[in-house]
Amino acid sequence: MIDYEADLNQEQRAVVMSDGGYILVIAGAGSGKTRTLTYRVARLIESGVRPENILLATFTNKAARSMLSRVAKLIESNVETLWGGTFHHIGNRILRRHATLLGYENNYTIMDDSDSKHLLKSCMSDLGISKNEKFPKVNILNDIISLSLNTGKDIEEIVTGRFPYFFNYLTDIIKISLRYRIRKKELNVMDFDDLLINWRELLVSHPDIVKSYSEKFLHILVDEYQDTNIIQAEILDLMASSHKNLVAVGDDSQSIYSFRGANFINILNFPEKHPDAKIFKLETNYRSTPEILNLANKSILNNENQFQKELRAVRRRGARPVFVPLRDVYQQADFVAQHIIELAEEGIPLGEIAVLYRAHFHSMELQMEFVKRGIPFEIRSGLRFFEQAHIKDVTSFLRLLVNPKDEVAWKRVLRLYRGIGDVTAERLWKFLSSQEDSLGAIFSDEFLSCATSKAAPGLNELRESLAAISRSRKGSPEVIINKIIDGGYRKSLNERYGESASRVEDLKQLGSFSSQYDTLETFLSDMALMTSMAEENETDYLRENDRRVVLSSIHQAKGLEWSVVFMIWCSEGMIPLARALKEEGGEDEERRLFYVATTRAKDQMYFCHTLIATSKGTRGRVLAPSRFIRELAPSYIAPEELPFDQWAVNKR
DNA sequence: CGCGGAGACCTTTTT
DNA sequence: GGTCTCCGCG
Repeated sequence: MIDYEADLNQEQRAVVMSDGGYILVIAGAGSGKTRTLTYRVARLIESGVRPENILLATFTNKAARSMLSRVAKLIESNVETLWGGTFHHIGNRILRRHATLLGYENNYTIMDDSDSKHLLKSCMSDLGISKNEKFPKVNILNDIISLSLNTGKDIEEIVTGRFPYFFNYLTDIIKISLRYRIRKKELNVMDFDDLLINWRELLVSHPDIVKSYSEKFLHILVDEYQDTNIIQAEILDLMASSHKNLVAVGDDSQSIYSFRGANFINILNFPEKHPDAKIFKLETNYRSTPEILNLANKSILNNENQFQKELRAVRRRGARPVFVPLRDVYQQADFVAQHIIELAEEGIPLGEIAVLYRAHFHSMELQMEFVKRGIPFEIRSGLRFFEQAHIKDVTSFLRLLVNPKDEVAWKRVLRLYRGIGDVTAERLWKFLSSQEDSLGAIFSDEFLSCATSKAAPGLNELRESLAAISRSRKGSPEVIINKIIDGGYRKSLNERYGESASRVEDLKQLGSFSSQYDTLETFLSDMALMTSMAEENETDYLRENDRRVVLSSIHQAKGLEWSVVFMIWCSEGMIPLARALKEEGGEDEERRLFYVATTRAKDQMYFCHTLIATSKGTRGRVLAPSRFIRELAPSYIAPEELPFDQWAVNKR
């Protein structure tokens, strides 16, 4: 039996013990919202609900896994049948069974962003839209289309609202988006957005399916509700339509994903939309010292449009947050590194220290300094493992095995071979796509005749490689990956990059990682929906406190905590990021980022401000401290440590 | 038509 | 550091 009295406070217990129905939990930072949700899941199971009847949507797959392992510990039984994961992850699990109802085949493959861009490019050339200097680049196109899908607004509204300077190209942009949509179906591929859009589509157009899922998942729980978008909110309402057992947990002050279509209006409107909803607040903060919490509270007060709440600290007084003016990034790197060494000498484990920043490239100098001084660190941002060229090359082979219509994968594979460039790859693909059995068609003479004799040796290599791979199609993903590496890919890596040992090492790791999967399909979908393999391996949440300093973007630090947090580059233009301010509501969202960063710290918080910009465009310019700091401080900040006590709240 | 070299350009945040 | 683009050569 779980001792709810002893383990939870009164606020948390109210949520955990509440009956079903619509429940909204407004939970402040560090208030134990994940813990509360975990206990609620445990209580449901303890009271007789079977794990397979519970659906748990979280922001990352990692969060779901760590919650589930905690639940399992609490109730001392396994909960593997419980469906937990991100919306995309769950959407994929559902769509795999019903894709044919939507004009897809169930073996569809999932494209990541860079694949989408390739496909968009090919749509542009299909339509004969030439690359004009001023025409939006593909990544902008991708953003426009994605935003339109995720907000439910049409392309015109998005372009006028957020990209008015592209208004002249509106008709072309719309044409491309339509073409793109058709092509995705033809190629039997879905991008990230499709996993949500199609999921909703499935539910809207098939009442019997809604009914069966809402009978299966009797309890639905959602974490980080403030970061859901309109589509996700609709999906939840549909899934819960018959029983209304929906628990939404979130903190409107921590909504930081609006660029992805997330809309904290969802959480603000929840009570209106569900008048019978019970609303709970978790306002006790267990994480931070009062000094840190007060600063965060005061900062977020500058935002309008939020739930009224004041987080109360229960911890004793601690060290005051420190403002550290520094000359430039090099002095900043030096300060942070030096200070971390001192903290370590005082006995603070490196795993309890984090450095947070607004954008990945803000950490470059720091990384170099850490390497120089031998400080072990871990980067939680930047290049994603699965998006690296060599990883994508190998997975492209796997993708076309699963879905031979996957044009993006085919072209990527074809171009790996000598003598095959864009033009030949296009011709070969045109031929393959016209054939019933694309995979078999590569062995026909016609296939060879699509290319010049220069490409013949390459095409033969491709044939051998694919023949070998196809033979082991039924084998484990690991076997296939090894076949690909040994079937000439290692050689081609060597030609391209010279010394490629570390890349081969990556691939071997990918192979051994894949061995836990039975089928290629599940392996591929998981890969598309994950950012690194590390998160999969550390199922034991207790292992998270590694002996390494964490460098992370603020976005990725969501939900985590450290004893000491350094926030670097707290200068105007960096946070708030100049570019982000141009968006509507940009300043408020940036302030929420500042709030998220601050509330990650348990004991000590350092705000580093660099006076002189060193980046390409603005080299040498003098930067003011971030407005988020200035609004908490007197008009002038002395160039030395300034304790928070001396700051006055400057209401504008 | 493919490929390599040279140089520009860049980097908001992510499933 | 990585990717994209342009250009001239074979």
